Amino acid sequence: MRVKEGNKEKDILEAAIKIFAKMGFHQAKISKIAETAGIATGSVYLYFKNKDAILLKIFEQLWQKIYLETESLAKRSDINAVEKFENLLDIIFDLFVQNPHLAVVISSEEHYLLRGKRSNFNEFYDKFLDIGEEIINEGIKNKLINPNLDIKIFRNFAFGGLRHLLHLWARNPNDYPLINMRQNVKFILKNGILVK
Amino acid sequence: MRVKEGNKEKDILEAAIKIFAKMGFHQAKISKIAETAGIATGSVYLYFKNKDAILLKIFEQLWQKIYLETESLAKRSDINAVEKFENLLDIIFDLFVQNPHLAVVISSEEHYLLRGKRSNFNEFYDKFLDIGEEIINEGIKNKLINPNLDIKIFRNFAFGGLRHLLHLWARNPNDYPLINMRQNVKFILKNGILVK
DNA sequence: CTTATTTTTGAATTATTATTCATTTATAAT
DNA sequence: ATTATAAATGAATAATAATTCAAAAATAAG
Repeated sequence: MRVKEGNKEKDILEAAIKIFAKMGFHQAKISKIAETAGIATGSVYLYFKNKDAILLKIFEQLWQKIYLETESLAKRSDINAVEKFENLLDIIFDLFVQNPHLAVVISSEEHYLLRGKRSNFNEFYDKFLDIGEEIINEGIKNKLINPNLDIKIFRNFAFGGLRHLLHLWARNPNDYPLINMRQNVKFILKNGILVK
Repeated sequence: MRVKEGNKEKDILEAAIKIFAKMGFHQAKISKIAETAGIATGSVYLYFKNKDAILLKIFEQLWQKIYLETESLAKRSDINAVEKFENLLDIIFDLFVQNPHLAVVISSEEHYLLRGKRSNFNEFYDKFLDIGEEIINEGIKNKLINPNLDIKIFRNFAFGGLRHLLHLWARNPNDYPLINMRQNVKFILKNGILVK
């Protein structure tokens, strides 16, 4: 009997990230993704139920990766909560930097996945947010971070801002040097913009 | 001859904001927008060239409004740059608060409008960003704001974060009280999260 | 080598909806 | 009233692209 060769699911996901980033999810054609992945159009449906499932899988994989990294970060006892928070930002920066197309897809298509749903779209995303919250709480307990902060608001504000920056960078890398972005985001979130 | 009665363009735009917010731009049907606006499907095309043009107009109107308000804000001499910056945040909050559907549309569909374009999608958006920059620069000149800030990065970070929060609020008003959002965003941007 | 089984193909099908346009309706002018 | 003109209608058209599926290709087992 015939046997599967190569990793077509991976090929499809990589092709999809590229095409979704270039065209946007709704303009992206399955036939184009298949072509990019080097397989026939119909073969896509051997690996994914439909177009939505491809997008969902892209998000799932990314958030799983981010979650696993932040999980071990949160457990460390050699650095304090503020350093953990900075590391957390770096994890996100690094993952997107490795794949600018992914940065575009994640920041452009999240709204589509969330639409009509009350909850979030995958468990790892939620778990990641929880760990962020945990780190902030640790900082508050240790008197490093301001206790009056609404953590839910803070984490969403920070994440929204970060995502927007990464999207701009992915579209126009020269206009928004990453090094500056990292520095500025950390500085703003830690110290604010006012002169002391 | 027959004469136009009412303001159908306005009716269409209001209906479109509602339907785009509920369904997302790509899932929204022109026939549904027409129905909501109380006119026939074909009549939409007497007022707009196509579906994209409706979305573009929604953005244009909002940014024009925001731009006009911030423009007069920037000129004021009775308040300092930091107070102007806080007012600027309030302007954005207020406009979206008046129309939660609009908050969803703006934050969900901007990526679609920007896709494939190097420049932004309308002049008022650019002008608004320039005014924000101007206010920050005024604050730096007057030694109120940290001069090491990359203004372009700051303004995009702040705006991205704000937009994400407003989107969350528009989808689930009870989970994210606006009062807290206003306070927290201003505090974080001004002072950061570290205990001094 | 032949067969059985699984994978892969890509053209055909199907569904969806944006847009058009021939027709109808309303009103201003005469 | 009648007419001329512009506004409005909504069913028909046309285009697009996701998904299906009958046929073909590949390989493991015997």
